[in-house]
Amino acid sequence: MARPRLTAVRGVRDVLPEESKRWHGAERLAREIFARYGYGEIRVPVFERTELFARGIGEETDIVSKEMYTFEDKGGDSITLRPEATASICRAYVQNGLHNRASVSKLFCIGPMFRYERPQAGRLRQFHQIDAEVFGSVDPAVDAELIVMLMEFLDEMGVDGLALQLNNLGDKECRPAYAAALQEYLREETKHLGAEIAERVERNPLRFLDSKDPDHQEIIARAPRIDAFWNDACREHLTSVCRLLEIAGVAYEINPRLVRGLDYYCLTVFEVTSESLGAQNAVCGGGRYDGLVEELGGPPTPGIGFAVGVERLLQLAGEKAPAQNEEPQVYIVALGDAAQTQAFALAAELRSQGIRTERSFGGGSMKSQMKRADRSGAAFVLLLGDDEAAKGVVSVRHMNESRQTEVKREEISDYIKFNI
RNA sequence: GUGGGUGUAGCUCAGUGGUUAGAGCGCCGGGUUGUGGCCCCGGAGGUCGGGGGUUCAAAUCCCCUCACUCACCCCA
Repeated sequence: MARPRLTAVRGVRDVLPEESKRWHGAERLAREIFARYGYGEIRVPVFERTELFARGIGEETDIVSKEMYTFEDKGGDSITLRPEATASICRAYVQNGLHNRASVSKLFCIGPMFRYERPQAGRLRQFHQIDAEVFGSVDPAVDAELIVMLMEFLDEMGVDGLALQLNNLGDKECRPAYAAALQEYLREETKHLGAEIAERVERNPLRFLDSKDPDHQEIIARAPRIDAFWNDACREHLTSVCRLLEIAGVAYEINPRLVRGLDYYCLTVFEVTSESLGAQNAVCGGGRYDGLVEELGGPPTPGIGFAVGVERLLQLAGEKAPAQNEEPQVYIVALGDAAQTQAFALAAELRSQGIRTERSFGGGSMKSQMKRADRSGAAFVLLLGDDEAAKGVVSVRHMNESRQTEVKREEISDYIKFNI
């Protein structure tokens, strides 16, 4: 096949109307459910100063060190296309003084993210996330409520076969001790694995626990576990979250080896995975980031959030995804020149009444127009021809019932509205 | 960045050295008065990803290149 000269760049894709219906369905469901939990939508820019992500996500993370779309703008500032939403939302939270408006702020955000990675199943360079964040409380009930909301959303999306994994990464006190113990262990155990692994162990030892290499699994299995390092506060926090999830009837699994790729996480972290996604099996990841707002120049403010990958979510939901119905409700078939003008006016009238209306353009035989009408998905076909014009009526065909009736021209809008 | 796989019609794919490259689906038209889905008939649509080489002859064999894809890595 001869390729067009101009194609979309690697790792991005077009969403066509047929698929868009599902995006709308997912977004609408998210807005509806999140509103029930008291969340308001925040829309933040898709680009920020590079420094925001460097400080927020962590210089040592792969995202910041090699996956960002960074460029210099005409004013000489270093700008980056957002690789995730949390840093931007924190920035907006501080900049707009949201901490002064309420003790707890619940925000969500939907939009594209950008990471320069090699594309594969479930991984694009521009992808979309549905993101929710809560600022201002360390109460484990906030963690639990957030997770309950997430699982309710995923459930109503029609996705099943999901596993919720939960862990506690420790706080300022116990996490460093764990990281040091793990690093020491890994330095010894991975000596023979080469420079690349050694560098990873130095940069971010927790990340090694995520490795899929079969040769690493035994080392990981024998590695020190975070649960042995938890202080009382961390242990109690996790226990409380678990108890509340049980009350809500949310199934979960504690995974003491669950880590996150972004530096800012602490305490509660979680991930929702599916077997049927391929290697990129996480449909949602999230956790607590109690130091982040302060790190970005705001007052000390605890926070917790999650991000759902929209492409992965829709892939999982498949046919069961709640699609927004955007098909025409009425299709107008017009025969003859005079009828074309009438069709134009009739379409305008129906649309002004809020009825989704499509018509056949460019004429064509009755048969071909009917075919197009059928394919449009409209439940009603309105026929305009010489016979109808002479009688001052419109023939209304009920496509699903294969029956047809004549309705007075001036009553047609009401007739359709009544029968829809 | 590192590996593996695949590139033939709009889509899914057959065709492994020999006339004008095929199928199914889709698209357009037709099956006599103005009626969709099913069926039947016809039609349009392809520089076989691109370049080079071997050969009398290449979609088919070899080399290069590009794209897509899967996996590592990373993560939503």
